[in-house]
Amino acid sequence: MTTKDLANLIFPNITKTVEDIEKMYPKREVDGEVTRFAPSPTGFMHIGGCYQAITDYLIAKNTNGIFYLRNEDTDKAREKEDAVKIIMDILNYYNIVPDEYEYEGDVVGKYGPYIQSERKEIYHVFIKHLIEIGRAYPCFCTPDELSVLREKQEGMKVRTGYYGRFSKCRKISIDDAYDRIKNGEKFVIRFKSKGDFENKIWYEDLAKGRLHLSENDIDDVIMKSDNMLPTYHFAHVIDDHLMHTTIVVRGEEWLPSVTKHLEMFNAFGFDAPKYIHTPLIQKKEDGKLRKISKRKDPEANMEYFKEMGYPKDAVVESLLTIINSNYEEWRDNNPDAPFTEFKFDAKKMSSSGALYDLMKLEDISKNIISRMNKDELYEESYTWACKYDEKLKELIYKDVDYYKNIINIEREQAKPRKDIAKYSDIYNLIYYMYDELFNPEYEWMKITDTTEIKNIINTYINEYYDRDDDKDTWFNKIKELAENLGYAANMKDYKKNPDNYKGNVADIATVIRVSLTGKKNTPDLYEILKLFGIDRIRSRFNKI
RNA sequence: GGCCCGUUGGUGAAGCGGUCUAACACAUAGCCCUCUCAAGGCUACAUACAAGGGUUCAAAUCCCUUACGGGUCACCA
Repeated sequence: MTTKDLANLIFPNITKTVEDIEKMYPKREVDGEVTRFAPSPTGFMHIGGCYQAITDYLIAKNTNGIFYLRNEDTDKAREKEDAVKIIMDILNYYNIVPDEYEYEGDVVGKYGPYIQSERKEIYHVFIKHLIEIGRAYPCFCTPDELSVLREKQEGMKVRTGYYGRFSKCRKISIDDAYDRIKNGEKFVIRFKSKGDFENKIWYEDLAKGRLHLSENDIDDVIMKSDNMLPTYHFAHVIDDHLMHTTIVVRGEEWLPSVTKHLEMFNAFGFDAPKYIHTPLIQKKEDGKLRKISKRKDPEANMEYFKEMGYPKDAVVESLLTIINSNYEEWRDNNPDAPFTEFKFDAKKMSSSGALYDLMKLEDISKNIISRMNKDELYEESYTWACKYDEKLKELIYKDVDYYKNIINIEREQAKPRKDIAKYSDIYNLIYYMYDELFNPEYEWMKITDTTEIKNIINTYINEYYDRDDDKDTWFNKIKELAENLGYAANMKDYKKNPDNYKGNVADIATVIRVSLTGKKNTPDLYEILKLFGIDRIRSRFNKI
């Protein structure tokens, strides 16, 4: 019996060779970097995944390369129904659109299939080859045996794992292995490592720099027993080689396994891609840092930002600020450029865990929303409300123009108002503008005397109000009104001699403001008066 | 526990041997502006380079030790 016989026994229907497959995946005709986002379909778009996808996308766009999406569905137990749709939706929503992908039957790109479970035959060709050349072998150890091994190793205080003298099935003769498989015994295929743990190798990570790592000596499982699908380690090596990925962006949790991957690339004579191991996104709780958790932290799920109504650009920008520390500076200097023009630098990636700051998001978001014009804000907020906020949706729907006028207060100007951080803020910011929701507890300030209040608003409406006044005229009239009623027309005079006046122009403005809105703090009064018009002003004054 | 990575102010961070009495941004506080708020401008945040040893004329920057934090040790990715 030879290794070839064994390989044929395990893969009787595989007739293609490694060379055959290689021909199907010729060198790409692009000069730029080829990156990929390769999530496992767990039904969840993690913020860390989005961080990586943005990085991949940026690198590809920067260099005129390719960014593709690959579905890593080799773990059938964990797979969720709509997982691919969830990922695609988020990617599309945030405009991180892959150049190549496979979705709902459509295959875009020549390097597919882009779904690992559809690539089974390809993996088998490579595994078969590995068995033939003696770099892979069947292992019959059961999970129980493996855990006994682990306990034994722990007891001996040696490294755990299937390596060296502990890799029992490595010593089984070809003939025995052949017979056991023939008898229907369950097995996995393991990679036969030639590494020596005592040997250190230098590995250069694009983000983390030079790292001194021990060679791999573990005989990792490369093909599982039940469905004959590859494990991540093997699929990564084959796919990223065949699809010609030049830069692999993945989480830091993969760092300890790079030596495995490097050895496998080497076993095939493939060039390994470059790697960027991204820091984990962390969260602070009770003063302690920990990995952001999808169970405890709603913001770990990209859906959260949609639900809260943060503009998509704000979310991407906020992630960009932790992807590259100099991003904010670039953005300040290039306020209107698309983010793809920002030149990504792997060395500027944080080497320790990045803490995602919701306050920062709010700030970025306020700026972005403040720069929208009223039509854009209307579109965005209405679309959002239709999905997430019935009350707001109704308000908008009832009178679109009125809504646009409200959100246009202090908008579309050089220094626009910045009070909306997310669409879910809007309702509470504007509800009192609607008569049916206007049920105020008047927040009177200095002037609380009803007679005086009535006097002020009556004098104002009867003697001063004119809808056509421009802002200066309007304010001058308020000053006049103040003066006539015994209040200081300007603050400086008042501050000099407060005793000479009943109060000042601010008190008068406050009375009008509170009468109209119930609130002591509102956007610009002049704008509100204009928005309301004489009828609404009268009816609100009459309410007092 | 073994191996690997990291540690600059409340937060994200710049810095890569001298220009560091340590940038910038967010947060917080105060002042200014002002009809209120949101902004905007200015200022502050008291001893921010984890600790201790080296190397060097010179260290946040290089080396070692310790402490702390993180990652990883699956037929999960």
